[in-house]
Amino acid sequence: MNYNTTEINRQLRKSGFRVTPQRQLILDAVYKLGEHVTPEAVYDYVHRIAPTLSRATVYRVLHFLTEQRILAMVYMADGHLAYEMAGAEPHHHLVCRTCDSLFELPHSVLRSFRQTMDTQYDFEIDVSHLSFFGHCTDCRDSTGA
Amino acid sequence: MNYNTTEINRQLRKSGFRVTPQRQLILDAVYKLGEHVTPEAVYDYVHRIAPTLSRATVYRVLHFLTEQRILAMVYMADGHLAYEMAGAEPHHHLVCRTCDSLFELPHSVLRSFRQTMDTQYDFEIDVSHLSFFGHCTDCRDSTGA
DNA sequence: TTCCTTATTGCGAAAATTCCCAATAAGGCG
DNA sequence: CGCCTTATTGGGAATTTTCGCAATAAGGAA
Repeated sequence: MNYNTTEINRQLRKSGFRVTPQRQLILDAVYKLGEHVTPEAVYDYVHRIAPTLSRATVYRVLHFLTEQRILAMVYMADGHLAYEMAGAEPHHHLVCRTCDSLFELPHSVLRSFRQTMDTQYDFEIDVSHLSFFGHCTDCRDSTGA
Repeated sequence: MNYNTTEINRQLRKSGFRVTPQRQLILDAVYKLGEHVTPEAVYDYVHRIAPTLSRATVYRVLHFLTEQRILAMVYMADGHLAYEMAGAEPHHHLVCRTCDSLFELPHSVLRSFRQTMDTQYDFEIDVSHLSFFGHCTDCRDSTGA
């Protein structure tokens, strides 16, 4: 997966937003760092290149890029938030509340569900990434033990 | 909706956990405060009754009771977490990333999806509460404008 | 290229959440 | 009822995330 800087920039400007070096650098950091990128990891990355870039900006820009559907938010097992490029092949998580395991869920499983939301509720579910919490094979029975 | 203190206590002890006044008070607070109860609201409530009960305990207990499936976690539109009794009639949220609106989603919509996860992945999705992020009717088209 | 408007940033303070660890107190057992 | 083990708590410090506002700088227009 790669990303089209020019197109993204054009899109942002068209919506009245500005393309700043900070935004570009932060987006680049998420891209380079791969999946499940934490704000702190982004900060470390960009801080090396732009020492004055503040933590507040990292948080703000990650949130902003998520709103613009350029990034996707990922709820991690430890309850923290992470981010990744939204354009990547969608994959979802089953997170076990008991053992904190993370299972990947193929996107195909979500298709029909999303379709229903779309047609019946006119709500476009953001399927860049979803996390479902629950209990995995090993833990689902051991609760009442 | 009411809750069965005796049964909950029995269940906890059976699993080797302890029933403390703090846990009971916090559970009671969530029950009394209703839906979408924030940690801070819980703290305010319990602090009046038990001034030494610490914030750390509030957070720990809320997390703990969620693990025990006595409470359910709710992702609010502003990104914060809230809690509510897990035994209540399940309802879910569609949260618009653009305008932060919250739409209620009847539980019935989730039935077949949950079934699929259960049979095909042997994963028991916690359906006490789910939040889906995306874009509502009013906002879904206005993105590229 | 310069000017103007106003979206963004930086910084420091505030708020929210988690951590650490010694002190406390459930509750099982005799 | 009292003892013991160890799950929990309290409190403060550490960490994470958000906020407020003055200073900065995109980028459209002249």
